[in-house]
Amino acid sequence: MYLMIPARPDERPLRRDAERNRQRIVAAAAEVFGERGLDATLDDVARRAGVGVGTVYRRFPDKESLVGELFEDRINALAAAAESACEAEDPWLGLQWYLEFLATTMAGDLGLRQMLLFATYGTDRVAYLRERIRPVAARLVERAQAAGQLRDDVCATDIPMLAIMLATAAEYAAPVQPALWRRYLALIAEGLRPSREGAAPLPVAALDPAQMEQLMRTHSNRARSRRPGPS
Amino acid sequence: MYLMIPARPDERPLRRDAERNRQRIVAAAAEVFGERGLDATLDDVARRAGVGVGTVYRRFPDKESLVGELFEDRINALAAAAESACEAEDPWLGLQWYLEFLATTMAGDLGLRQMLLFATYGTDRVAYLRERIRPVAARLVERAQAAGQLRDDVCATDIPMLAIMLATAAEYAAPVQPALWRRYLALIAEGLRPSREGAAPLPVAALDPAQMEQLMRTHSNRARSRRPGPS
DNA sequence: ACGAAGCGGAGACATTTCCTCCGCTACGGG
DNA sequence: CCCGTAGCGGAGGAAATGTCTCCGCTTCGT
Repeated sequence: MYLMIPARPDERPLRRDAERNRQRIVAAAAEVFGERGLDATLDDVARRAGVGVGTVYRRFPDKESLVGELFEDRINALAAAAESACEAEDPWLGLQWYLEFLATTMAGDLGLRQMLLFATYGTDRVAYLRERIRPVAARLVERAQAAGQLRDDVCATDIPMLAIMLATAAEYAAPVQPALWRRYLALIAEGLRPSREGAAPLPVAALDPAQMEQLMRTHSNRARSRRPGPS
Repeated sequence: MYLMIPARPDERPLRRDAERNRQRIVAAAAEVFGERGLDATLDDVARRAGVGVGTVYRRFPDKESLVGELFEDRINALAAAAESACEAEDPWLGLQWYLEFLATTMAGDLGLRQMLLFATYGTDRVAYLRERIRPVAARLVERAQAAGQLRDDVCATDIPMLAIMLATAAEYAAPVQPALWRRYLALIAEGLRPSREGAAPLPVAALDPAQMEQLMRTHSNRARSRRPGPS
């Protein structure tokens, strides 16, 4: 039985301080890429980890490999979620749960979202994920339809598309109301039913106009500060 | 009555060839910013216009002023749309039409979308727009609710939020199926009703798995080609 | 206590973007 | 038709940003 295996199978273990730094780097990378997306610099990661750039580059030959290692388990978690949703007793609840899981995961991590959508890094890992999920998602949808709990004209590819939309709302609203996307998940879920009477109240209040404005200012500033400029 | 006024009130008119170039530039800018967003270079605009960069910079002192002039009318159109939607006979149709207009406008133009969401350029113009639209949108929602055609817990700020989500879907799916977002507009619209029985079939087919994959490859390439790189 | 492993971060190198400058072109009033 | 001048093109200056290397110093652990 092995305890606390450092994530470097079959290699001479690192010196203790080095291993500690390595973990700090991974943790910092998770934070930085999660908040600012994959565009963040390894210099940023190093700064957050309280470590020099050199240290980062010594441990991870390049950005790609850090990002790869970082998202490996999160990607596997997505596949596992689909599979387990497929075994829910109530097919509709399973589907709803899966959509929620997908959106939650993406909503909380800008880096992961970029990885899944734009695949600038770790393309093959993502391709594998897609391949693994496809049949499961299809079954998830079919089961819900067979039970008469989901519109017949919904298709498996709609699920990721809806997740993307929700994740966007999450990203945009994050600075002001990180849970707002759940409101729209509820709304969409009701649209997915074959029919319904009345409506469960929406969770999470809508933004008020002041929040909406603040949101815009926030984004405007973020964009401006990142914009290249002369003089 | 004035015909074909060049867009430069109270200034000596341009030489004929210069005016022609000016228009080419504006047209090219509309295309380029629409397709690739506000990050596109003025060099790109010049190339598309078949003109040297110098010419662009002589006519528009900097990027900001070109972008500003370019989106002025489109922004006014948005405000006008809200106002006219408010006068629809059927409040629900008015609301639906407005949401569709908003999404269509944003979906078709990445530059406009970035302008509205991130306000890197033309901030004041957008702020004015928001101010002008706010009360109208509120009335639009209230009317639909009063007529019992819209859930009571929907709020005016939900409208732009939903438009953002739809625009994202549009952007992402654009290379493969530019109209896909209408499918999700329909879905969301049904979620907005207080209740319903049965469901009108969704317009526009869902993506099939092959298209989904192609989509991802496209984005992956786009991202990669824009990524900075060493050696 | 000493050899090796590890560290930090300045900076080389590459890229991208904005915008200027100046020698040449071609429009159009007389 | 001609020539003064408005206008043109696009190489390239200047600045920002990003990736990754290198080497003198520090710290570990045997």
